[in-house]
Amino acid sequence: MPTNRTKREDILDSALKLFAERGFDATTIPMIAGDARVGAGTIYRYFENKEVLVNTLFQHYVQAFKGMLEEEYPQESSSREQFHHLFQRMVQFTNEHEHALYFIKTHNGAYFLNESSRKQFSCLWKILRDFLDKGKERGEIRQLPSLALIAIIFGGFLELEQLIRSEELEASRDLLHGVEESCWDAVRHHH
Amino acid sequence: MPTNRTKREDILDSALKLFAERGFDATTIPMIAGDARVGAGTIYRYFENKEVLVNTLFQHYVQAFKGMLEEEYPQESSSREQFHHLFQRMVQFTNEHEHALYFIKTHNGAYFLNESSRKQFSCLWKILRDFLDKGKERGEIRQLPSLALIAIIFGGFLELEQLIRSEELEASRDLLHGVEESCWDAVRHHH
DNA sequence: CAAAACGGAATGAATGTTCATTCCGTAATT
DNA sequence: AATTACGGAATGAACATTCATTCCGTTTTG
Repeated sequence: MPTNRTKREDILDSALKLFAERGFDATTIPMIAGDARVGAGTIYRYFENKEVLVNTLFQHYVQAFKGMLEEEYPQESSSREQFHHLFQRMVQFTNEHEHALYFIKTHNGAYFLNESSRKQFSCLWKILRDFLDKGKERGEIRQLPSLALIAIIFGGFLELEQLIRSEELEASRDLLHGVEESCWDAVRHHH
Repeated sequence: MPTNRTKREDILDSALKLFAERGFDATTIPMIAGDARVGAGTIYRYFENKEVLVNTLFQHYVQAFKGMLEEEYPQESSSREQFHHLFQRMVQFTNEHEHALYFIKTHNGAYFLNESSRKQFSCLWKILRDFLDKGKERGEIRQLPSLALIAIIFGGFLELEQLIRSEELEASRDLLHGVEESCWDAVRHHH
């Protein structure tokens, strides 16, 4: 139980960045230590091993993202407004934690994730599935498996995030609004 | 120029599968050799090293995919028909080379890709960009950066492919048709 | 035509390197 | 002064790559 929380967070921040940029296997402990300006051994004071570190990170951000999506969720509004809420929160979350969503997505399903990480992740999917299922009942959302719709929204959004991070696109208000519109047209029911 | 092409292809097939499933860094040469039923040393008879192997694979499938998209491309048709062509070919390519698109996508931008691989990849993007740019001029495609639209189509499609491979979804005719419709609605211009 | 010699393909044990993890002397904190 | 935190060299395991050897189809020789 460290009295000084800073080192632990430095390590987590560096690990998040490196895992997102290079992937788990291509990121070495000495790399993380160097980036966090910490001795390699210090990492083992806070995390039992590399797998515990990556699972901690994964669960932390899945949890945080879930919280962000659920907070002030407009339970009673139309699917369009609910979609707007979810999309906005996705953007906000990305702004606050630059690499987090990309890290989650690229490391989801990986061999080193433990039971608990997998469970938490499927619980995140559930939020989106519930939104879509309810929208389909109301006839506001396209009749397609929710998993497929989530794939389209999330896949598209994360691909976009990558382009913005690599500075091939700029995250202007216009662009984000346009992408929201485009994703909404992908999932909504058309007459 | 080997007289027997089989071993080289066995190696390439195994490498594609393993790179797609586990990623470049988590895939070891002995793993590939084992899967291909070949001695580890044999791999070095055909490929100078692991990086050359992955670049060969990458370029091969980017090239093949490009060829598949361009063949019989309906240059004179409407954007809708052109989109249908591209989407169909994407599906067909995935059927013929189970892991290829996912491998390309997950390894694009990786640190071990050489200049030539990167060049080939951007040339693949160009095909899609030209289609979208022309469609925008005609007012049939949404006014959004082509890169962003490509991200939405490709991101969504590949996310979907993953779900199908992991058997969370079944690739029925209905599903593919629905997804095509959904992606088209994401990129087309709405009145 | 049989037998011996040849040569390239294939192998997997051996090599050197890189990594995750441990260990221990030093610095900071109480 | 004792306890805890830290750093980075040390360790052993796992890896990519190499290499001496085997294998096998073809060619040469007697």
